[in-house]
Amino acid sequence: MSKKKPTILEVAARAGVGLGTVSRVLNNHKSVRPETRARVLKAMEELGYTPNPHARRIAGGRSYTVSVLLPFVATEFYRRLVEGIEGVLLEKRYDLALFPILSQARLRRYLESSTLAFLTDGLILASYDLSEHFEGSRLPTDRPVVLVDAKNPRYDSVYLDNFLGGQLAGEYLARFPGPIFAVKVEEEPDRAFHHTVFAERLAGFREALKAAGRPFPEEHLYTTRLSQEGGRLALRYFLEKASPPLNVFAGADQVALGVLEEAERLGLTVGKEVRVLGFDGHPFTEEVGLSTIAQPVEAMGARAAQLLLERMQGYAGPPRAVRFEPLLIERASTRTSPAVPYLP
Amino acid sequence: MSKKKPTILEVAARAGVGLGTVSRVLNNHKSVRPETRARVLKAMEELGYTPNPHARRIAGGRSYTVSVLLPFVATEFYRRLVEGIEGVLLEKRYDLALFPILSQARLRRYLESSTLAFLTDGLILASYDLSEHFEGSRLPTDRPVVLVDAKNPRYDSVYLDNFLGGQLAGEYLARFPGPIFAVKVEEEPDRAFHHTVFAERLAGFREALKAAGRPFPEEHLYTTRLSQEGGRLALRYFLEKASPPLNVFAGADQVALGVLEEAERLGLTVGKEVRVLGFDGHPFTEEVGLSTIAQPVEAMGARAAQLLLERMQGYAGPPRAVRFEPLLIERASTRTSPAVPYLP
DNA sequence: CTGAAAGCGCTTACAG
DNA sequence: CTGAAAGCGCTTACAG
Repeated sequence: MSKKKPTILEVAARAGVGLGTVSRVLNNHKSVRPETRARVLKAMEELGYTPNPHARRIAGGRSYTVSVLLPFVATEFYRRLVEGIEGVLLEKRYDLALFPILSQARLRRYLESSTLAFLTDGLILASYDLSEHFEGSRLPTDRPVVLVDAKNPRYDSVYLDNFLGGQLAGEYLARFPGPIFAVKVEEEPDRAFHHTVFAERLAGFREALKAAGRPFPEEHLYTTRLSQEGGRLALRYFLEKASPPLNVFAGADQVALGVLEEAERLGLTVGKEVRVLGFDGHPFTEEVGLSTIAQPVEAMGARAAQLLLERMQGYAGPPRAVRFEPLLIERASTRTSPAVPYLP
Repeated sequence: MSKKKPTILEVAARAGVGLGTVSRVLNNHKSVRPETRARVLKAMEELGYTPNPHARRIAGGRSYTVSVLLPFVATEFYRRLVEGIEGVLLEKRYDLALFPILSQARLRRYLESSTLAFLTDGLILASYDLSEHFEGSRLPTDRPVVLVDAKNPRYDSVYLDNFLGGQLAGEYLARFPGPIFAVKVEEEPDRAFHHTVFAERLAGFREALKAAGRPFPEEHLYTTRLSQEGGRLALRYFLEKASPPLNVFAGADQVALGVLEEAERLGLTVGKEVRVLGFDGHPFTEEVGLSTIAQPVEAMGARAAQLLLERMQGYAGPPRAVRFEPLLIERASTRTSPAVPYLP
């Protein structure tokens, strides 16, 4: 029940200028004398003024809000991605609205209705190529759209070369003695939204092993959902197939963490009896000494946001595809190093 | 790039009425002749008109949008909850905007800024009692707030009696021969947002076993994150402690499903050698024949939405607390029944 | 560089 | 029951 929010009018009064001028500093018009601008900013500060996005939208056609549609899965990956996106957006004074995609039906409704929450200035789609669900493979919106962690010839896309990531993993593990195993992360049950990153990683991995002349029988592959517990089950399964030393490539850091955890629990020396290589390069991998194929998630998010800003500013060229490359980071989990205890 | 959205003016023109009348049918004013109303509705239909929520917000102070803040975890529970909320909101022509809570910092920013996405007419908070993060234990908003799956004396709340649910589970399992085990679901790593439902379920369970004179040693409890794989690990752990028949109470259906899965895999007869009781009553439990303590999630969501609507319509009484009771549903997983194979 | 005015798409008294 | 008008908080030519 705080007092009514101040408007541009009160700011103008306090700064001793017209309301047009306040609007101009709000919109970074260069035709405002630095002195005036400072006075206005001060007034805004003192009044605790924030612009009303509804009014901005109504008056100027822009609401300074961007929508991010993302899978409804709480992973470190999306946390990082959103962080990257938000970083560049905030700089340009844009807000973002997150849209977890609970179901296809919901998405449809979002896009086809003119829900307030959806009347934003631009869209970023993460991981899912949603366009396939709409006729003409185009989203029913006239706002700019950018995909991240996905590819589509009709829209700007920012993606990681997951195949290459798998290859790096394969080449690396092929150098160690002992059999090689892999954990694949299952696609989500809702087949309507699929992404292929995990399949691509595995394909690259297979190719590299083949090129290195290392065998990779089908029973060396374990599939599970994205969970730490899945990694634990995987290692148990592998230990039924072969005895240490074992080399394990986990398609995601979270799963790799489970492998690590179970190895410790079973009293196996990580980095020697069980070598583990993850994928993603999440911050926690450093703490636990997990080797990983790192992807610059934040940078990818930031790039996506930049592409979108350009579009919102009028750029109308053909769709751009920005490819990022993963990077192998070697840590204790693939290195024998007696003095590196794993602490969960 | 579809042609510009039609406005209220075009609708008025086509219907041959003033724009005030169009607005009136939009807002369900009773002072519109049925005949006129029909004409206007027809015109809207033909034009594909949808009102601009920004303009409504600006002009009338209401945007007909409600925000739902929910944990960023993709579970059946939240899918059902949102469905329940949405059901009653749509009926009243309200839209909803979902806000997955990625982090506490984000929440703060949401609430304290006047992000477009947050300028809605009311708030529903799911599971987390976020108020504790703000001074005065009140959210920094002057809009009505309702909690669901959580309790707070300062706001309307809708919650399940989880303790009772645990008791029902304990009383029920106490009737069977064989040792009793339980899987507890771990709280989330981010301690800033905690909820206590799983602890409450376990407390009720313990109490019931005690009352029934059934032992429940500490080693009969297994804690895991909310994942199917966690249930599988749990059953393996239990089988190290005792041999069948075993009775297992899983604090969540998803985990119970993992127990079921692992039992099948190990060739144990579900319902006889391993009895499993879940919690939540999710739709899939019926398909797999899983006994469960059902909670009326959709109904809880609907109730929360109703409470909020009442507040938005001006109701200003003291906070209300609506308590729901769970219900035991008995199925094959706790019933010996040779002809009920479990198919994953 | 800056004011005053028109306009964005609606709602809501105010008259009739 | 229904028009015509004022107003919501902003942006943006248009003048100066």
